[in-house]
Amino acid sequence: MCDYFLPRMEGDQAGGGGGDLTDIVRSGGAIPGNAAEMSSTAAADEWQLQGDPMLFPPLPSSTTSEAAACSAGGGTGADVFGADPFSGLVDPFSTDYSSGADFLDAMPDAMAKVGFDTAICGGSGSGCGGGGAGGGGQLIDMSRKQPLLPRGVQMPALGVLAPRMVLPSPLSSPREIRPYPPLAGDMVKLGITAGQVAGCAIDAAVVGMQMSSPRSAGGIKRRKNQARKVVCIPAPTAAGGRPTGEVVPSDLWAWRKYGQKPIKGSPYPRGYYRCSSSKGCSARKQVERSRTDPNMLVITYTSEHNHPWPTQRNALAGSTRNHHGKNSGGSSGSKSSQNEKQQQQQQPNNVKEEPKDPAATTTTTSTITTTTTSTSPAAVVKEETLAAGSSSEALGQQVMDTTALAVVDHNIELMDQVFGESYKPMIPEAGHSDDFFSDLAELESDPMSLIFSKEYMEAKPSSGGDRGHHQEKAMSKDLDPLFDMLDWSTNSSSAGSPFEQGKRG
DNA sequence: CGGATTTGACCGGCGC
DNA sequence: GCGCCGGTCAAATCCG
Repeated sequence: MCDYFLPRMEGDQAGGGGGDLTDIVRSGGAIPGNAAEMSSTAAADEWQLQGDPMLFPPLPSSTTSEAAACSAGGGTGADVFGADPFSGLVDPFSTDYSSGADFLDAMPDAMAKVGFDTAICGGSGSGCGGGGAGGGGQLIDMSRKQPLLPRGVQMPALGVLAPRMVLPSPLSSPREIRPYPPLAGDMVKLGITAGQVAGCAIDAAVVGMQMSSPRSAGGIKRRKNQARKVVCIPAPTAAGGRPTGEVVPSDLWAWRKYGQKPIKGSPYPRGYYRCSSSKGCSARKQVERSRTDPNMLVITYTSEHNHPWPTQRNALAGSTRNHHGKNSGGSSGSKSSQNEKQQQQQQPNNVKEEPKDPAATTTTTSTITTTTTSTSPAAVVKEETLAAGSSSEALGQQVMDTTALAVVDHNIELMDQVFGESYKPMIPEAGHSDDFFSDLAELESDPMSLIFSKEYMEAKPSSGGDRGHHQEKAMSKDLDPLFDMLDWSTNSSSAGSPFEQGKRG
């Protein structure tokens, strides 16, 4: 679930946002908070925008009937989140945050328009917990208003959320809800302190502070006030599964690892990545496992991309390696890591690192080939993608690993518990395939169309009469493609993501 | 061959 | 001034 996303801008790029704190983003908790929390949160009625206008400018109005989208984000999305906490999360730095508009524009619906800021959710169980609960400062009082969402949809994600969250104004529309809604917010403004926010936040803050050392070499110079964002996400890999904590969720950008260093005080090394989508791009990110919560990954984005969002094809650039099944271990220099790699191989259940499946990213949005018969949304997604994949001849690449599936299932169970009834995954209706495929084609031709799925969704009104149907269709149609495109477990085009390392190993 | 990963070395900031 | 530490570079190597 979209737990929380608390980005914050620093200095320069932050523009007005300013401040020296690190943005902290927390997304996707794989595990929804407890039922109690959820219910309390769910009580809310509607979202209220109280965020920083700079950072969260009003979004284009949207229809409110598009519960489907919402459900996708909250319902299926939630499940999917569990499987892939980061699939919908895009590089927070993808654009210049100084401009809220730009920010939103650049952010795929999956993360941008949704709940920015929202906040604070209890992610994967441990670390995220009650973020705002104790927060001294406050921006938004969630208790006052909460989104009116379809049951079983968004609220679960918010369940663990702190009582306060910031949302972009027009987000009131459920349709705006997407998987992995980024919860943008200024930690400071939110009054969230490291102690108040779970481990991830703490780590994030630490990370942010550690960024103070600039280096002129390579033309990359960082300043204390340089904009950077910290994203905390549940680590796809089981705790302890991979000490190196390299399981990094993918985003739309292609990242190339250029270094890794052990961090003092943390048993987990930090990986350094730079954007490989475009030469000259100064965007970088650091990935490390939360020292306080090994289940969480702390991803720090530094600098911004100086180029447009990579298309699927572009994203593929530089990511030619296939992590499937091969021990590609990197260079000979990876002697010491050889064991790790082997371990990974020996642990099929381990979530693979960000997949960079070329085929998946270039030719089609679908790479999920797992033949799961599960009824989980994830499974549904898979099936759809499969169908799509076969239609595009791109099936084949492996993908959702058992761990992810397990997580999904787990989430479903949680949903059931929360809602007291069996959570029903959205299943595409017969005859939906046509539209779906056409959508896929659309996606392929213009990935952005999906990213900014608002129009996309509107253009594809559900034929279903009842709300439920509507939701289902919307989910299957709108979400799946998105997932295909973003889901690390399937085909994240963002090649280059560190996740791959695990695979290789 | 182009691009990615690994890893030791180097550089620069910061604290003592 | 020195050492620690984080961040980056670049050679070696691997992969498709």
